Amino acid sequence: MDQTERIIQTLERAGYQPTPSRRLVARLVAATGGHFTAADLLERGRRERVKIGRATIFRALDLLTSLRVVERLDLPTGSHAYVLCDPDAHHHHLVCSRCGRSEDVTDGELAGLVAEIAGRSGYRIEAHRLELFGVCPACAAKDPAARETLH
Amino acid sequence: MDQTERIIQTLERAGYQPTPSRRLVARLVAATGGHFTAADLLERGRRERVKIGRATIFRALDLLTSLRVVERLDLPTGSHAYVLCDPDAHHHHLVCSRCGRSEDVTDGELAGLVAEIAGRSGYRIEAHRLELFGVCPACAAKDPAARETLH
DNA sequence: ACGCGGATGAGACCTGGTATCATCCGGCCA
DNA sequence: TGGCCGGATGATACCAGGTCTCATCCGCGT
Repeated sequence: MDQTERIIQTLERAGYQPTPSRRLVARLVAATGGHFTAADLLERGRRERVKIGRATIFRALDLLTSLRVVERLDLPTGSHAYVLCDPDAHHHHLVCSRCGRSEDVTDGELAGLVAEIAGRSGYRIEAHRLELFGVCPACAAKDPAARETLH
Repeated sequence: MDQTERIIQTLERAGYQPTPSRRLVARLVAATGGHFTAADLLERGRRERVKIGRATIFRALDLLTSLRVVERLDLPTGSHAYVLCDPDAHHHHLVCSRCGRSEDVTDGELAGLVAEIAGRSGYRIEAHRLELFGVCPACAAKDPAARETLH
């Protein structure tokens, strides 16, 4: 199934109208391999000569974020980006710092580790976020130098 | 040893002058229990009737960040904050979402998990960040309602 | 006394995001 | 068929965090 359609179906199932703007955003989001910013979407939309407002993009992204279809990422540079991801499973993100591609990684044993930290610290932990940054196999192959750089 | 002095010594050891502005920032940073923003520092500085520019605060924070005396945190709200922390050990942050207090947590078994993810994904992982949010024991004691909130 | 480089503060600027507001559109009811 | 209503939209103003520029300042070595 097409990613775009999947996004739109998620919207509809949640009771939101699949308006043209939202369809456009869904399409733009689905068309990106990695992470993107609201400004990216705006620019690409404009390039296709489609009229869409900045606010509408942010509104659509908010909606998709609340449905967990996209998530907001904090890049090591301190700036924000969005990524398309799987709404159904708790997961974290592995982001290629060269090409921006992002993959979901399942939580795995992290849950146990979080529980242990909770026990040790006395905190009741409500949320955790793990973000991983590195070089994806494709980029490592293309750029041998990247393969050698040790953190 | 006083935290303020420790920060200043770290600056000096790295070859930076302990100027009055930097001393002020060190003092303000050391005086906060939890996380803070540049604007917080500015306001507190101004309240003490000390003349300090916004840019200078950011410059000092950049410096301290590069020395790992403070780190930048991405709160779940999407906004940024800084925390004072231990420059000597790789660690992550556990932040109380009620009072903002923050504690360093050592990496523990996370390194193993990261290595496993690297193996599975084929990525060469350069950096990772784990952030934990919850309610600290003190806040949980003060506010029984918080104790019950699940996840 | 002089000159120099680093540090400073003011303020312009940029960027990501939000709030406001008038307009628009589609569905529904008469 | 016309009219209303609520949600969605786009323009725009606004805000916060952060950066850049630039003139000034200060401490230091000569």
